[in-house]
Amino acid sequence: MATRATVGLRLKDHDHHHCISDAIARAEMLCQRNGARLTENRRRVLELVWQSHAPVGAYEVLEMLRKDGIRAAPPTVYRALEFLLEHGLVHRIETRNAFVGCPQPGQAHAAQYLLCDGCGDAVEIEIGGLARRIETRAAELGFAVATQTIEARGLCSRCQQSAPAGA
Amino acid sequence: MATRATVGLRLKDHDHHHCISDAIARAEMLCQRNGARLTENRRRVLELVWQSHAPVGAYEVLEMLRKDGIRAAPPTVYRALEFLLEHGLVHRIETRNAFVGCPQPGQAHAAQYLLCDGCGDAVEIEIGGLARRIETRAAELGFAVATQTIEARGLCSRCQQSAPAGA
DNA sequence: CGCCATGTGATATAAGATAACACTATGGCT
DNA sequence: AGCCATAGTGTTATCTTATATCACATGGCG
Repeated sequence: MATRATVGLRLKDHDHHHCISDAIARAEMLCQRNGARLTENRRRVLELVWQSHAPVGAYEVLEMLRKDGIRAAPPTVYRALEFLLEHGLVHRIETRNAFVGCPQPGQAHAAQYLLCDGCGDAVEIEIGGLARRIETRAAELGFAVATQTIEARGLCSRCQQSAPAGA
Repeated sequence: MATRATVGLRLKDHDHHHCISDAIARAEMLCQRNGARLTENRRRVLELVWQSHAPVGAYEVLEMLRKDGIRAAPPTVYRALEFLLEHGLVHRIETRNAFVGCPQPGQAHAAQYLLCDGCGDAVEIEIGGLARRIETRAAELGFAVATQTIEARGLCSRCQQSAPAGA
């Protein structure tokens, strides 16, 4: 199986180390502000999730932890991920059973995701009024929306080029 | 654990047997038309998925099959579900790892789902232009959408009443 | 100190999904 | 009818994803 965690790496396109360090910095600020404890475990897991822009499975995180010489079991990872989810630092990608860093933690937002089936990358977008539209229509049916999951799978522009028609 | 398969049953609200028989009838027509074989296994699995309006897990289907005296293993169920998915007779609910009957098979549609966390029921809706809107925005970013997953979780009107504020 | 809340470690197991291989049913063909 | 190819099924084993449970550690606070 392809190592999903690295497939989406695009170190040539941008300084990805920047993405990681920024994410950690934002997380530290946000936890400080909210009185939440960004422990060593949690920080490490967040870093690992941010290793690429492709969603990472919990067991991939586990492997990476172990490769870093840290003895960990599944609950360790899942607990860290749960914490990160609660604080909006990562999002869960339902169609992949995987997790990806949130570029804008802190701000409440109902995000949508574009998921490339070629390189695996996830791009978080927010289409204006979309979430609102769903809530409104649901309300008309008497349904109160709590959370939305909106994921579009397909091919990013680069992957369309490298895997053209009839591939 | 609550038996998800029965939670959503609303036999008092409507003649659910009608839902089931209609679904089977539509499936038979559609398979006839497409030259697909709705075998005994597949028909039975479709019936079982339609036992309620709540999405049903593959292993729940398996249990139900066994209670009906049919010796089956996971692949049997998954293969049937795969067939039904391919022909649009059921949809997969990603946020629940479960399957639900499609009320309008045959017509290509990018459906959205309202999923009640109270009774478990799933309601398929189609908000006009929503899918289009996502495709368009994705296209602006050079992304070609193949499939969309749109699921809103919350409470249906009935469950809002039975589990009011601060529950 | 004693207590409680929060976080962690470790083991076991639940829940969901698929791989692989052998066998059977079905429909088309000569 | 007999033969073949394809599609469908049965069976076993295994893989992936996710939690339950219990024991231990740490840190704040009366």
